[in-house]
Amino acid sequence: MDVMLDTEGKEKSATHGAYRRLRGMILTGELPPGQKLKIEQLRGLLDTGASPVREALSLLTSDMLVERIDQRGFRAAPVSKSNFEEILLLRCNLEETALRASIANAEGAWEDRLVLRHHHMKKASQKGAPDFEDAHKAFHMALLENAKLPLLLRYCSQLYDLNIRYRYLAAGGPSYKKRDIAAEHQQILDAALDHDADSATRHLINHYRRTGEYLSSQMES
Amino acid sequence: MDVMLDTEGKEKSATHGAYRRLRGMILTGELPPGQKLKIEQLRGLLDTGASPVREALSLLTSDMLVERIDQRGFRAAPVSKSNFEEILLLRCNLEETALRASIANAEGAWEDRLVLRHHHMKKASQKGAPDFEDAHKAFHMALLENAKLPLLLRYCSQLYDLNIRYRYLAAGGPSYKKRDIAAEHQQILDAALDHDADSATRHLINHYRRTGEYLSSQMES
DNA sequence: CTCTCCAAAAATATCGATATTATTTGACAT
DNA sequence: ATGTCAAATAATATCGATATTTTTGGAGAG
Repeated sequence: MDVMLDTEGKEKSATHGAYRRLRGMILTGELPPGQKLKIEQLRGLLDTGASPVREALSLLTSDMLVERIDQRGFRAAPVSKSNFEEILLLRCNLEETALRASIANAEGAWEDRLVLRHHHMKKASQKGAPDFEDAHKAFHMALLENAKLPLLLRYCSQLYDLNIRYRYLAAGGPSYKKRDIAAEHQQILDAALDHDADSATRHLINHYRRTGEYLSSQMES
Repeated sequence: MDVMLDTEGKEKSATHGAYRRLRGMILTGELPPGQKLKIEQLRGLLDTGASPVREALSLLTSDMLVERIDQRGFRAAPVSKSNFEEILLLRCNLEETALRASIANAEGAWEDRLVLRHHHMKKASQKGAPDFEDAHKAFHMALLENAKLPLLLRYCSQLYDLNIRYRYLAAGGPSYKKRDIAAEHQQILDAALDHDADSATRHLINHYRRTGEYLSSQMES
């Protein structure tokens, strides 16, 4: 049957590959909010069978990027201003908790990872690499991961992804006002390395609130 | 093929039915933590095809009640004291946020639902009805639902379910120390109806902390 | 006696096809 | 014209079967 002769960049399983690709398409808006996601159409687009597509859509349902409608299939999750504001609210709440716990557990190895991820993000940002998104998320997650609270981390990751989506929808790409986010990131990093939880959370939350207001203003479309 | 001649309590779709039943079996410990969940075995147990079982397991993965292991199938999510403590921590954090928002939006219709759900729960408790679990959850969710924050509500619901599981595992059933939870519930209800957010959240969190300590002490098994 | 490697067995992941359910189309009556 | 109902169409949900991968069990070498 499918001989799996993937000569180049492959995926372990067809399901996982479909999941990754669909997720990317929804995050970037290639599959716009509310759009009906027909199995046949996606099966052709991803060049795979119906079962992996179905299962990928199921997985995306749990990420809240896809909605299942009773017995009428799937569709890309809709967006709304209130949804965006809820995401922002929860992010501020949960990431503050996580960041404080992370700093409370501070240790050398964690700080090293932090510095490294920050460096990678800066490098990717300067040369406008396409993996800036990944590097950016990796940095933000690194800030939180030392909390060693897996559930909390998972929620933060989910909310981060939901937020990415609004960035793309508002700005059409990751070029969201390249104002001074570099400086903001630097402030957060420095405060975290100083083990100054109050300062770090203040900077982090301001970082979110500011981009939140920017996106909110753009949301009259 | 399957003529769907469900003469009695049926389910809309085979997938949804399998999801519900598997979820119940995991919550009550009928499928113990860490147990391998083989498709064939479950297919026989639930008397359905492999596809619905697979999809139900995928859905349970997002509820964090089932883990998917690379290419080696599924297993019931493991339990641990640290996992339990994280659930408790997040519940206290998220439910406080939700309850305060709920009370801030207080309106007559909401208070009516609250009183009703509380009444149903009390009734189910007295006659030891098997649907006490459902009534109990319905009451707790009613406390939060007026926040009108769907994502937050979803997280609270998920965490509630994860917690149920530990109750069953520790006590072997919903008969978890019938000490004075009725009084505790009454206090929460009264404070909520008074729009006293501070009092309500204090009682709610104490309610969780107390059962948390009780379960934590039982966890040396 | 233990370890490694290969063959047999089991389980998963995936496909193609079918039955079921929802949606659309068009004819007919009001 | 408009609204309703039925047939046709399309899409989903599910099944049975196959290919792929993992696990098991045992034989032979050290």
